[in-house]
Amino acid sequence: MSVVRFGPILKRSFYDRETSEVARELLGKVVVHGPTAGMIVETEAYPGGDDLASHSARGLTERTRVIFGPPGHAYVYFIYGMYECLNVVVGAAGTPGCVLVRALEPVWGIETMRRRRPAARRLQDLTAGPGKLTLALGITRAQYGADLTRGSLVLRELAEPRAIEVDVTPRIGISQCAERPLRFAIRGNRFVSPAKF
DNA sequence: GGTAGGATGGGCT
DNA sequence: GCCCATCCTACCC
Repeated sequence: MSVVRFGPILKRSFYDRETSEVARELLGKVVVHGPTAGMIVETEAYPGGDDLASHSARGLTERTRVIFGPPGHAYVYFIYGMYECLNVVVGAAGTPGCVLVRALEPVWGIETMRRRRPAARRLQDLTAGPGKLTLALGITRAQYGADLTRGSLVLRELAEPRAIEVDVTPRIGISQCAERPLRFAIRGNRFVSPAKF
């Protein structure tokens, strides 16, 4: 890990594309929340429609409402009674689609993140999982629906993007549509979540 | 190095 | 009542 400078906030048009394309393009971008930030190293696409692993596949409910809204907003959901996961909404309003942020490389506010995650003994464990990174960055359902193009939770370019190679695999922890190649990770990055592939 | 089991509560059938 | 887009601890090589 090295000193990192941030570039411009991602425009709403960035998110208004096909779900797996956005999932791939999000690798190397930066999630900034208050005094903490991390570079995205692992994502999963949840396109909705006939993809039964997607929360939106069973229709518009109170929980999934934001997934059917305009792109560039946060979908945060509560899972396993304890954890919260961050997604970004993609595609035009009326069309479901979102991308789960599965792992970050810590780049800013590391002492704050360590304080929020005392269970993480190693830097490598601080944000290497969807429940871990929301704890580290302080993201909760209070950020449900947040506009990612303005405010305290935003996504940015890196000032000097790195060249990366991308691994594509099935998504982790799902049972329906489990074979579809919709998980994207930066090859060789040590902050990718520990599930094996 | 590895893994089995439990914590814990909202959403939906 | 069952199913989760998970994580941590204890325990075993």
